[in-house]
Amino acid sequence: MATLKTRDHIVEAADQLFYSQGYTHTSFSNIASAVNISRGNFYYYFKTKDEILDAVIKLRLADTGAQLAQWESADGHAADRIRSFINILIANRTKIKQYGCPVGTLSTELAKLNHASQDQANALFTLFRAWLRRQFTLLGHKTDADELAMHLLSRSQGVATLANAFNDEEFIRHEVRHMCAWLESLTKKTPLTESSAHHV
Amino acid sequence: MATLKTRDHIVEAADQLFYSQGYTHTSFSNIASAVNISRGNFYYYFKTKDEILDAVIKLRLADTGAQLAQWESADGHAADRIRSFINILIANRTKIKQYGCPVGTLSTELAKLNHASQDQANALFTLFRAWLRRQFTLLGHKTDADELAMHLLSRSQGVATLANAFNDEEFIRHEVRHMCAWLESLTKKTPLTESSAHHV
DNA sequence: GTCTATACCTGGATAGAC
DNA sequence: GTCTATCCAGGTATAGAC
Repeated sequence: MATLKTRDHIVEAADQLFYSQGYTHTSFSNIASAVNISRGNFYYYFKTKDEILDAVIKLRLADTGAQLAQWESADGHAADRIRSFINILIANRTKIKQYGCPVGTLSTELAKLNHASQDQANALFTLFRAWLRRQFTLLGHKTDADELAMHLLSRSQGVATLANAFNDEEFIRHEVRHMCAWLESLTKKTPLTESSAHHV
Repeated sequence: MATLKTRDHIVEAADQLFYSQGYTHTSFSNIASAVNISRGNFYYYFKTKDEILDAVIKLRLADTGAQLAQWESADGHAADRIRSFINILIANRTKIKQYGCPVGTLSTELAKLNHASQDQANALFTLFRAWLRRQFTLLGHKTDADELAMHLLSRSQGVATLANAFNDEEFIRHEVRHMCAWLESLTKKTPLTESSAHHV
């Protein structure tokens, strides 16, 4: 449908602009001109800027959820899935160097604005956290799965922030190797037989 | 001097507001009313908003530099100084939970704005980086001192970001213990394995 | 559904009285 | 050094023609 198409274009353009310029700094004019529609037409789809933000976050939640579900349904060891997570830093290195992590920077910005959609944006973090927690549980870490999930999430956030500040790709690669070695050390402590025993 | 006093008050108020609300979201009116002066008077001291940002960054650079110099001139081993750095997360936990890290969030915001003062803001990171590098060198890590400095800086950035998103103080404390253990493993001359150093 | 026109406000910035 | 008054640009948001 043509209706859905324009709306989707708006959300997609807003998504990119919120990431590259930040939510506050992005104006309706910016989005409108990116989609090649007039500002007036804009309000046919969204009545306020907050509504667009809401739609953008919902889109990101859906996309992220789909990606994680795909990794989870694929064959392979939990450690491989965690490695897929770590490698996001490599796959998205160019944009991360320019704009940081889309999840972290939005969360940080909305926190300072004390924005109503703050919690919804943080649900993106929760999505990753719960997914990682499941993978670590599968690795046999029953009691500390959440701590490990938060630790890895935290590491990747720090890498994104500094890679952005210093525009340093080699730093990303170095830290990714570091994180993979850390993951390796975790799996060595819990051999396959043991983690299989913990498997539900 | 009365002149310096008002100017200093402006910079101080701007410093706090830029931290708690972000640079973009903070208006002249916000700062003026915080200092209890009129907006007009404002321009006697600063001609543009960029000039205020510049002054704020200079203030932060001076304050941070003084703090690091003090730690460096004090008696004690390099490891103790690095622990002082790590413990910033504990000391500032309340504000970090609310607003994140002042260095990281400003750097992130200015990157998205593509602001002219970006590099100057990142000099704050460089200040910490160089200081940490010196401490790690003193610990005997001649070749990888910079990697270790970046690693620790990165870890603390990640902790600040997630502590802010989840408003989680226990997470800060847990990760601080984690970092101290990691530091401890570095100071040992022959750690059991490389990977064990990265795990609690 | 899409446009133009426009109202309204806030923010940055200036002029000039005191 | 501090104020009030004011200008202008840009942003959000609405009304209504097509």
